[in-house]
Amino acid sequence: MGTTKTANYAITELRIAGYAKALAHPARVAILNVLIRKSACMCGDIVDELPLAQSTVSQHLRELKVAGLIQGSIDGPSVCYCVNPEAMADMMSLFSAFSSDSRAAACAC
Amino acid sequence: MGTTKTANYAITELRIAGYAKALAHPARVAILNVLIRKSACMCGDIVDELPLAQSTVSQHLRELKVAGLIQGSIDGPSVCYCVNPEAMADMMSLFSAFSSDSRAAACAC
DNA sequence: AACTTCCATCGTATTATTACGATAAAGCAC
DNA sequence: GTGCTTTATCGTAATAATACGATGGAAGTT
Repeated sequence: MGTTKTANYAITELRIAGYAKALAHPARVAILNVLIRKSACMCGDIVDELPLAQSTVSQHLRELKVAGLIQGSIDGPSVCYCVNPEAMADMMSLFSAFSSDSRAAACAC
Repeated sequence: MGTTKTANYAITELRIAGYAKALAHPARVAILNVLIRKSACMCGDIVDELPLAQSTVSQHLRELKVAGLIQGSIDGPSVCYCVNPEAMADMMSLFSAFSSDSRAAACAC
């Protein structure tokens, strides 16, 4: 027990949950904020701005990359990370459809 | 180790992460979908629609309630749950500000 | 009162997440 | 080649999350 059975949920629900999980830790939100503020930057720059070890930041970067929200391109010895606007737009599209549905749902209690 | 130090992050980052965590499990997204579709319903109705035990659904409902996304009012022996439109709007406001910032962040790689 | 229904909470087991140090791999400088 | 920098990955430890059955409490029914 303790395992989530993904087969039992709708694809849209899984996609929303997947994006949300990527944002579900303040460190990852902070990483995205740094990338947005600086347009792009290397892993080391993020490590300097966050109170986390380099390996931990790298781990968070990987999760954001798996979710598709960022992409990294190799630049010599370092890696240049930047946000993926298409994925952000896709995420927001899912979220706003979800939210707008809720606006019509008046409480019947 | 393994504990997130919330003091190290901005309030907005913590709020975004908090809302995102509430949506980070497909079961909770599914629960919100049921509440939206039916406008409101009792805990038992949700249990019938999801492949989860009653105690597990109740646990997810509590997390959604802590995040503020739903509210429950006691109706005799049962509890009527419905979405909280204000919290949904607040969440979307945070998310869209975040996303619109990312649109301007062109990759410099 | 006795019984049923509905839900929350407790206890527990399993898995996932978070974090760090240490190490490895890849590229540049010399 | 040796060394230096940068990042990813491994191993590990601690905490959090997920799920279930069992129990308890509140409200209604008989």
